[in-house]
Amino acid sequence: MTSQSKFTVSCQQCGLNELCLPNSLTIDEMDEVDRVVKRGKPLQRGEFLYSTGEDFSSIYAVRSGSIKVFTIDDEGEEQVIGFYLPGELLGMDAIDSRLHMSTAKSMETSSVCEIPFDSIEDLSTSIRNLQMHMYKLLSREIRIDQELQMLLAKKTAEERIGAFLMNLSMRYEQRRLSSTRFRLPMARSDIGNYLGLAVETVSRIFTRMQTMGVLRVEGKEVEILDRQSLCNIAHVRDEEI
Amino acid sequence: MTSQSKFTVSCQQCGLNELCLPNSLTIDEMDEVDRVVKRGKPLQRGEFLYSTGEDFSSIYAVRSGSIKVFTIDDEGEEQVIGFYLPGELLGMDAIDSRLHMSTAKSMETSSVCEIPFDSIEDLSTSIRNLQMHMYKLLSREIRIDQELQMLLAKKTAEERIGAFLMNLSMRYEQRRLSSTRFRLPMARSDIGNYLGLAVETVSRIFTRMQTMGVLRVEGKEVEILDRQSLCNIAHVRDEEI
DNA sequence: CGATTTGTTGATCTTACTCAATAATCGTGG
DNA sequence: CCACGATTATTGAGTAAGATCAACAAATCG
Repeated sequence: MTSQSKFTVSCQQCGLNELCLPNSLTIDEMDEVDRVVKRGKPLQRGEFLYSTGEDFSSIYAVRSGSIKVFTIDDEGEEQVIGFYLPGELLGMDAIDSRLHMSTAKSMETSSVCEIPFDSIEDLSTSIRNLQMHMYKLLSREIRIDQELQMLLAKKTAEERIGAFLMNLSMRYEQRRLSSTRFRLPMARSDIGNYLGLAVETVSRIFTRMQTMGVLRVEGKEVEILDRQSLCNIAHVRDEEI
Repeated sequence: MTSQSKFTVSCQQCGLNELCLPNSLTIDEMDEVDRVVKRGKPLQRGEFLYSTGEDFSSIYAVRSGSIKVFTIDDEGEEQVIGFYLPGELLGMDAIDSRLHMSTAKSMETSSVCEIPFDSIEDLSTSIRNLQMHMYKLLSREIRIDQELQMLLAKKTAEERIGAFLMNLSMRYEQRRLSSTRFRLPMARSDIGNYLGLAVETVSRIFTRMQTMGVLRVEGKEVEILDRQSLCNIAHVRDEEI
């Protein structure tokens, strides 16, 4: 097996797209990274990847399925922090405290790779590209969070849902999946929770967008019929992240 | 001058508390970091540290004063992302794209240290503690942003202002300044913008909290009279962060 | 197949926004 | 140092966006 084919295995089967972005690492470097990655057993819907309070030891890459990350507030309510799709990395918020301050729960049958953080630390000392890559990944996470902040601080319910759908669409496109027809792996209540809206509002806006001919919604299946209108509603330029 | 005294200079005069957290770096390592830090000239109120679209080359540590970071949305409106106080680091959100996607503006006469990111990259290859420390700093920034997300998604106006004041109070305390009496360096409109509230709402809630005997507000000066009540309003345990 | 969860729709209510007027503060130049 | 205009903050009245409550429909699951 050549390095090239190993790389292919690494990126495609293990969802390491995120760790193996173009021009970041050489084939041999990726090979080294690949050796420390543990392929985990599949998670069933509702199973936990990690929970609040647990020791942090690894970050995770979603290989298939989807993961919801949330905290529990003082009233015992879930507070959704994010949704993670195949190829995306989670768990990086626990590096600082070495404790998970959030819970990661599988929203469907999912499979996840575990990447021990100690190994990343070791490797990123010797592989300078990996160190730079980790800095970039963490920095990007910060920017993504900041964008959500702005969404929550200033946007109307319609703009939030529009931006949320556009964001999902672009993420699926990056994964070489359809950007116009996809399944929402999360419940309406999770969307509302994440966007700071009541479930009923989410439902109403889906219906309204359907009436306007922008969307077709059928349960968890969504089809974007008029991408341009959706961009306008979301106040997002089509090319953005 | 001994290493010890140099360390003192570095941390106290240059606001490098953040880069020099206890147990992170040895004296000699801090010394090495210290050598790449550029002490910048003071910024006047309203001056810019960096602007949207500029090339990213450094991160910055606030030595004195305070810096507001914001983006400009499609309607040309400011969107405040954060406020940075002495000892805090900013600019880390640009590592990924190598372009500043936000603007940093001084809210008063401030002084700031510049830390070239290339130097950090170089040093963090040789100083493993620094690499770990950078990972922690970036990770912490992610958690701070996530906390704000939750604030914006679920909390009432009163809870937001309460949490904002408690947060400032704790940050001043960490800087060995009074946690009960301090100056708000930002305008009411900036607070509202940051917390997703109208200026008028901020004003009204300050007045209400004053009437309740929780605060004393006099222009930009704030005194927390009843810390426990403020915690209750904010739904924050006193020890957090 | 019935039970439970999840989603939709309608009616009403509340919070915080908008608009408007006034007051206080700041900065500048005489 | 004070007077001026400009910016910033406060307060009030009316409004609107979205929350809540409630009833029902659809999907999911054992």
